[in-house]
Amino acid sequence: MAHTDSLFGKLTDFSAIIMKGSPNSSDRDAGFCSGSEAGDDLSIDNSRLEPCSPTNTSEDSIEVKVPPTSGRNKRKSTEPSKVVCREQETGPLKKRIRYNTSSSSESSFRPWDEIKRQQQQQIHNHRIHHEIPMPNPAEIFLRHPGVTTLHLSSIKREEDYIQDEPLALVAKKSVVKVEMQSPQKITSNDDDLSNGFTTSPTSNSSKRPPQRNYKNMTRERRIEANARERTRVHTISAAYETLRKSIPAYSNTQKLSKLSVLRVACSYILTLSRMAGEDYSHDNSEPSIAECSDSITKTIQTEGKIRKKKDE
DNA sequence: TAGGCCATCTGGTCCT
DNA sequence: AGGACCAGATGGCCTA
Repeated sequence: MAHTDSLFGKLTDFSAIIMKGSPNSSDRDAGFCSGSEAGDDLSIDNSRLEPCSPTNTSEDSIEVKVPPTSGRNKRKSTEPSKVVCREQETGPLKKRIRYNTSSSSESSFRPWDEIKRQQQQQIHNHRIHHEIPMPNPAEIFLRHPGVTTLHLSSIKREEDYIQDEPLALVAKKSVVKVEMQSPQKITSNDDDLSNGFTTSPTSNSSKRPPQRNYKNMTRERRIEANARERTRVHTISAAYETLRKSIPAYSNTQKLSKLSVLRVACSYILTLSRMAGEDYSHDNSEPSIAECSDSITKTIQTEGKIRKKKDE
């Protein structure tokens, strides 16, 4: 217990050290110790560390209808888009929007908290309007709609529930692989590519076998796997967010990338270890606490980017 | 507008 | 066989 109290005191002192900043702290980050309330800086607010359940992280975007953009994206002009225009069915192309600080009380990118209810309502209304009886299992995890149009097929009728455009990318890659490995298999894939990976009209249209991709995986299983993958990645992102809130930063508005979070965390852990009389340095150099303080301050300065609040 | 960052999709691999 | 994990590809958003 005494050791714990001592460590806590050292932590308090360490916070004071960091709060003072380095002599050149104002060089790179003008927002250092400014632009936020007192206490935001470097204080590990446990109230912000409420667990972020993976099941609650399945929502990180909303669907917005936007007109087709013209070359805003750096790859849009040179590379084919996977998004197939289906305005007659669902309107213009859908794109992902980032839920940033201007629309969320949290400085970090945590859109799933606010958007989940809205998109659930959208899906619910869509089902009512189109008389869709059964939700697809993959829709349990409210998906990110921005990249492909998998979700469009997932809300179609059962009889149309065939692999149409979502695996176009797979088809391309399959062709490449087949060309390199076994050229005799090219023909079937070419057929799929020619009609947008829909069921070939020459195939037995009376009873359609489940469309399968390169890995002989059904579309339904692919969608479920995508949902699991999204959940997994969301869990990782939530863990990053928890870690980000557990490390010192200039303010809540400071945006740290995942890589920056890891770097600052490493520096922070090293500092704490030195305060506890341990040495977690990779080279066992036993740096002093002052050196650690400078190091972590420098790390934060290097990695930190003050995210400007648009509303201010 | 280029580049960074991130989310998503996808197929491959490994494990249970 | 199916799920977890991983890496590559892709595209959207944001900032300098």
